[in-house]
Amino acid sequence: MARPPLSKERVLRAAVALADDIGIEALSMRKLAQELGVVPMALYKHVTNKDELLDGMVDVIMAQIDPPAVGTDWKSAVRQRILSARQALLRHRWASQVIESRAAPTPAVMDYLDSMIGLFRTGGLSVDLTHHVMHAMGSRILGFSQELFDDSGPANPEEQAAAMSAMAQRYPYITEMAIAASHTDESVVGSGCDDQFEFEFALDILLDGIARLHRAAMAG
Amino acid sequence: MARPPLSKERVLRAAVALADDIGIEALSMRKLAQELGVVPMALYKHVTNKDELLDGMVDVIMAQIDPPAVGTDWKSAVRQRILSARQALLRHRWASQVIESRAAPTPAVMDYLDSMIGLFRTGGLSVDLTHHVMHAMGSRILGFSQELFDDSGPANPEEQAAAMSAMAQRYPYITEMAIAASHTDESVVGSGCDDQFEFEFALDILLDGIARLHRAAMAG
DNA sequence: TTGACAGGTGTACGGCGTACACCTAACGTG
DNA sequence: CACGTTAGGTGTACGCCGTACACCTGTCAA
Repeated sequence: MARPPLSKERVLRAAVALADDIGIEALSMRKLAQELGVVPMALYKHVTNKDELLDGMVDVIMAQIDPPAVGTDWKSAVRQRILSARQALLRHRWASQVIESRAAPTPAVMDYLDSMIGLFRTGGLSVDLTHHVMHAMGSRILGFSQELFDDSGPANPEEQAAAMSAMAQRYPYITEMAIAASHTDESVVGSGCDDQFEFEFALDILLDGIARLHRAAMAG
Repeated sequence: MARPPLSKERVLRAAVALADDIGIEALSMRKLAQELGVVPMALYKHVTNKDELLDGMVDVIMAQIDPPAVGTDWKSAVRQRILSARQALLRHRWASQVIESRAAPTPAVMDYLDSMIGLFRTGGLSVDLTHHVMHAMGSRILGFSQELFDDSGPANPEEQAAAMSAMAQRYPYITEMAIAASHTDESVVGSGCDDQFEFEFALDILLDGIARLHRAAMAG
């Protein structure tokens, strides 16, 4: 059962899989080495240090983002691309955190941003408006989506009810919203909130606002 | 020169200051103890572990956010509050990262979110719309603002020019935007981009879109 | 006086990233 | 074929980290 030789490729892919499994904060060079059936220092022949490993992992995720669609209006193209990025980041929950904690964006991230800007520019938006828009999109550009509630309720019913009423006392508005969301949602399980819908809702507010500004600029 | 006795308060404040100084990733229990003139284990009489320390640090920052204004329309109240949160997070750049990396939001964060939801609800927005809006605001609720370019150019002019043209080759749109921004800006130094303006621009796109949806809901 | 307790100390353990010296097998070149 | 180079895996070791645990000491209520 000879182990195939390591390579930067193999190391990065294993690191991504391991981070998916045990979480990014538990990922260590030593565990990764063990996973690959190798001594820790062997990894350093393929990545210069852990930071470069993290950068490489980000690049693996960025490569999963679909290229921009051609032959459509800028708005749909942007929309598609951002939703594709969102999918990639949702597959690897640690990714946004790593991207944002990195000192400098990796070239792959820069490529993504550049092509995103390109979609606005070739769509006819001015440089200035595009600039504002990139800021407006903020982390949404990278498909970020946070989950506020873990909704992990392994407690018994009484405890849960008690927790619920304590919650309602302390955070009335959060509770009201959570209840409304869970009633609205047809499914019984889950957070009672369609994340995909929420994400697109927010995205569309931004895109609509941007389109409005663009039209106003053209008319003026 | 007797050292005043420790307290959770003092520990947390020192931790915040130290994180501001040396960065959150370099903050360790040992360095914090040293800063306080105490042995590392002494800290554990005041915080149960490092995670609780981080939570406490977040609470210190949350306490710096102004309470919501009273007697104004919901939109200005939300605007003010978010801008105040932004100021707090800008004073401590590590804060967003810590907040987002924490498994569960601290009570102080929950309080903030609850009161933010309250602003929308008492302003007359429906529970459903408010729910969508909170998602739409996303990380902007917490005043998040990222800086893409460090703009740290300690290299000599030739190198800088070379780097610039390499950059323009590889990331044409980013470069175009960066140049436009630096020409627009009246000041010579800095990133050539008024972060505060960009933040408010984005915030207003969202708030305007939300107000439009709200008016439509009332009219319908 | 005493006993509890709050708060600071010292030692120790296991895990981390990684520097450095080493080994070994494959290979291009004479 | 012999041989130096080199790519890639190994072993040891260092200094840092969080923190468990036993201990000490000063204060104060009973």
